[in-house]
Amino acid sequence: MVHREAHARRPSIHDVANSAGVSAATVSKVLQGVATVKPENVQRVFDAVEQLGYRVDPLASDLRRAKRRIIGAIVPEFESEFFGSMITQLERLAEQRGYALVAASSRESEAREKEILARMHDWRVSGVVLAPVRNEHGPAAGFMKKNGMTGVLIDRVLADDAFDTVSADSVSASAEVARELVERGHRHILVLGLGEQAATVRARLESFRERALQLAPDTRVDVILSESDVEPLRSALRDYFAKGERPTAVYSLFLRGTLVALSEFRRRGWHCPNDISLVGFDDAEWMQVTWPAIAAVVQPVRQIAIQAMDALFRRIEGEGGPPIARLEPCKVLMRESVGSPGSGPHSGGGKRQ
Amino acid sequence: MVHREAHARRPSIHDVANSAGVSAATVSKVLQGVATVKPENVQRVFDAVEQLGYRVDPLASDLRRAKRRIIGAIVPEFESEFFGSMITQLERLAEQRGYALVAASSRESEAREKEILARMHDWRVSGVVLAPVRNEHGPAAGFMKKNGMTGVLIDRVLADDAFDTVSADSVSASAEVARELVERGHRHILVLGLGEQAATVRARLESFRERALQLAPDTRVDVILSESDVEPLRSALRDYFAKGERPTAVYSLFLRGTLVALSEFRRRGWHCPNDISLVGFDDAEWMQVTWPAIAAVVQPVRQIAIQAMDALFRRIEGEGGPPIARLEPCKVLMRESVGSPGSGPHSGGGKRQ
DNA sequence: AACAAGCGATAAATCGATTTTTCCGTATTG
DNA sequence: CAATACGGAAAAATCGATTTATCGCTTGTT
Repeated sequence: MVHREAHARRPSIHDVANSAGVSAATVSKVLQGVATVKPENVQRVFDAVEQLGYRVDPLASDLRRAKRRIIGAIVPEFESEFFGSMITQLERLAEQRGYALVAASSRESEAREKEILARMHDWRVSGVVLAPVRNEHGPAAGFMKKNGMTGVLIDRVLADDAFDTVSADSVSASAEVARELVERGHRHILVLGLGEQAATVRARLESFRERALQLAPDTRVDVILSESDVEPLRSALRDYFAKGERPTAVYSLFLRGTLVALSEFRRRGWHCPNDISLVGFDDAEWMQVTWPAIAAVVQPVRQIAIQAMDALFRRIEGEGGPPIARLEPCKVLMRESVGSPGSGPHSGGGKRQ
Repeated sequence: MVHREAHARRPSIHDVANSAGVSAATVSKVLQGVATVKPENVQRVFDAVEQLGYRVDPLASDLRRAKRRIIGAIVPEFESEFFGSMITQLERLAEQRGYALVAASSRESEAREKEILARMHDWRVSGVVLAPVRNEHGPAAGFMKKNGMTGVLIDRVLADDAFDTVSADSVSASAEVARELVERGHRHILVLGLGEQAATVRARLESFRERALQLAPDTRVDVILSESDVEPLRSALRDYFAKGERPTAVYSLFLRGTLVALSEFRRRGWHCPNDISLVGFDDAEWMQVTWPAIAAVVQPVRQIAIQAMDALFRRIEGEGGPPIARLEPCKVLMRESVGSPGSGPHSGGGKRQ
């Protein structure tokens, strides 16, 4: 009955104060390293803290301070390697600065994105790293603006007039992919994309097309865009192939598009790179162990996270000036899924399943 | 100068009280739906809330209430599909009950796991869903026990004497994989595993071996275990093949092992299923679009999340009784990477790169 | 007419910290 | 020797809510 009390309540700063025979104010000062405390009392406080196993309640502490040492992070989903390691990096960087990272997923919904943002505002987070579902003009960014929140936009963004932005330089990367493909002799290339993220996707696409035509004006670039979902893309691609279209290479502007392309190739019994070449935007661990290994544009996750946190903390610390749009260079890994058209034995079209 | 105030400070409950001409206590009661308030005042409060755009500060609110409406979730990593969708599900379920989910990754470190747990304890979370790095006997679970935290252990656990556990029934699944392989005629099977998670892995392994030998006593089951890292496993596997060992099937007990197996097959120019069959524990989206599609044991992520949250909230609401160890059934998807030994044209051993 | 009961609402206490103000000695200064 | 300065610590205010205690007023009972 007596021992049961052990688990009852965590010691508060007052318990420490009592135990050390000083006031709560003094305890607080000691723990924050304020110099105007007698060494003897400092020792008594530390002893009491040790003996009671006291730890500051960060939420109560933050309640009194104006800002809370919490950073919010919002990503469209947790399932992909890209956002997964993004969150990991952001978490690491926030902790390094003594902040806690609270992550949430918008599950590809702009409505939810705004809800989460409102919740984070309720939490009085110091700042937010937002990877918007669509682009920098969504309702979430508007909410942040309206409520004077400090934040940084990443990934599916180009530039914004209110917030710093950090994203992969997918435009240069796409041009490089174009060069790689054209130089290998490809003159009929299909590009797959998701229209949702309007500006970003369009920029990638235009950059790709421009470079391709610049290097070989007779290049034919077909495009299949799906508005928001992947399934329409799959059926559009199926129709496209069924019509007899036969590009020699496919460039997918997003990861799931790469999966769709691969599965459609399978359906038709085509193999990379002999029957068709494939490059995907966004890398994944499995891409280098399959046969063939899939060529991919690797996004600089770590760099994006570092730059984003850097910019965010600058703003938190009150730095002014116009918003900065940062682009981090990608790496293009040309793996075995890319070859020259007609270099290998075509397997024709048949041999389903 | 006047309008600048707009962004200055969020309205507090006192601002609402002033604006509505009532006391803060009344505002609080109205917002919590207490009946003993005059309808007229209810209306005034709602009007003021609306007009000021007031929202309660959940952290301040939780400070006064005993428990905070926060659930902590700790997973070994964010990068994998498995834990990614686990977090997504847990987030969804916590929000459904009006709780916020705060997720953190232990990055496969038991030390960090304990640190995070301590931090969550500092936050006074109502409960924790812990996916331990190693198993249920780690320091983190000990910490939870010692501090009287309420929590549920998931994934790499069997059963615990203090906490409810929920995990995939990998034992039955492994037995089923054994059956599938033996029935197809495999008599020499290599199993790959990570020793770190001792009990879980051992259980899978034993169950597999037992069923295999029961169905065909002449079956040879080789085992390669690596303690904690993947690279040693890779080199062990390389040595194993270099020695001339030639199993007809490989069963990997964890996802990255499946990747290692695939990449070693590539090195040697072996193709599934003609040269060797492959089954992996843990499914991933890409496995069904590669050629061949990779056979896998699919863990019931959603079910695990649901059961874990269910158990957790039961404990939070004070339900007593001994801890329950729950097992959720897996699905075994035999895809194209599995065939019968010697059924296809062997490509021998050469043809590297 | 006096007192208890009940309703609605407010004032005050509380949660666990930080920050500002006040206060009490001691030391310095003119 | 009186006046001021200062170091160190306690007391009190504060953050933004919830909860308890209290109060004034109406209604009902005897």
